[in-house]
Amino acid sequence: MTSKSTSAEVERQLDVIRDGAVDCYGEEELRTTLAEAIEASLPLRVKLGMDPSAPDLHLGHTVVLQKLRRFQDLGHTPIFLIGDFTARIGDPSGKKKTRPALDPAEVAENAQTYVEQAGRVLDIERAEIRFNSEWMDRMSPSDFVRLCSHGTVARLLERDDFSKRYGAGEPIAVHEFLYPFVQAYDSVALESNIELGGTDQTFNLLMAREVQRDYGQRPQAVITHPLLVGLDGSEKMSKSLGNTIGITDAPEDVYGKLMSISDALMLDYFDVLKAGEWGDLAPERERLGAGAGDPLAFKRELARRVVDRFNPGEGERAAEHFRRVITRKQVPDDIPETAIDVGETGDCGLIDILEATGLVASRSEARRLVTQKAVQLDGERVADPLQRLGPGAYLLKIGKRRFARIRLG
RNA sequence: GGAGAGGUACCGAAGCGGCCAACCGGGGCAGACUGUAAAUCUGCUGGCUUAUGCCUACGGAGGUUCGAAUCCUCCCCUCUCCA
Repeated sequence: MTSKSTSAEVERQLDVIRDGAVDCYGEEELRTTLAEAIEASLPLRVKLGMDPSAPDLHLGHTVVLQKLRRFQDLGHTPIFLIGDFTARIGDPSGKKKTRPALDPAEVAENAQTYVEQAGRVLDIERAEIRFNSEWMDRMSPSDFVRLCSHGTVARLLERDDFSKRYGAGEPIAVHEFLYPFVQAYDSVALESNIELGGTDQTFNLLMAREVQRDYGQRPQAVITHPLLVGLDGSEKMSKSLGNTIGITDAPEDVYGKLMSISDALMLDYFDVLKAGEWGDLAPERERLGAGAGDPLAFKRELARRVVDRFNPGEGERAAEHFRRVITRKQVPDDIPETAIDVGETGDCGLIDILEATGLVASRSEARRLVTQKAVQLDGERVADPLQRLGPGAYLLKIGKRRFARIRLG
């Protein structure tokens, strides 16, 4: 490749790399690295690390995963790093309190599902899957202490999350201080050229640059991405806050959850999730931003596309399900049936039935729901928790979206 | 090592011998409204064979008392100041 076409290619790739990013640190070096890689036809090593601290990946994780995918499509090597070692430490980033350390069995289980779920975004066959226990479990205490000499306590305390906690008199365990060093060393071990992460990871990601330099490597470029706000519209999307859309959530649930977000949040989701796609919706997004346009139609389209992205071909079905069950309040067709034996009394109490469906957490909750008129039996609201039902087939509806068919016999 | 403050339900936070299954706020669930929007309003929010009943619960273990989240003892954990 001539140097002219090389530099054109560098710029083309940089456009993709910067798209949707908040910051790109080390961009000038990256230009050089990219040019060299293109000239030599060698892929860059692009690292994305995730700690398997919860069993499911959610929409927030897909922002950076999607970016990693784009690197893959540019011909670079995506490295999906599973922080099984770091999960046992607990990343303090953005945390108001110490994360519990997970036990190894849990971590291993989560790691397994991470790979499967990441496969919905990445071409996992052509990705490098690594675990940081590979090198961390083998690191000797003296090497580890040496690693930690590359940073200072003052630097660590500058971090927003640490300084806040420290200032507020909240505990910071020493092992939390160690976390950034481990994550930084991962980059050394992987010889990464670029690392992706959320903006909350900025400190850790930049720390890797310094440590790589100390270990004689060219520092990785760091590309940070916006955090996806959770369904509540205020906190970041996080499993522990219960405001997530999981990658493996049922298509109907994904669609429904997206339909219930506020209009403002919808625009934010579009911007953060579009990932270089969905350009055809840009004009309408502009109109909505200016207070015009049709928010409902846009939200339907957004919901459909998000479903399709992780469940190819399911978007329209989820949309239809939503129209039927929620908009028209009709009965879905795939309702689980519960068969109950009435026994000697020849009938069955309503609470027992609710309990048998597994749709309520406890009998007390079932009673509360009935009392609050949340339960419908064959389309009629019932209000008496002591009601009993004789043999027959019934349709039970709790709230807006919990259904069960009952067969009493 | 010394001195002080503190550990309450999913989270934050009151209570400081009986009226405490525990005020209040957030979250969650349900109802009204609606675009299942959002916002707003209302109710509920430990479990149990629904019972003015029982069981479990206020860091842990004991104790005092007719009766403890509330008092005492020991232990564990956190924060602050001093060394």
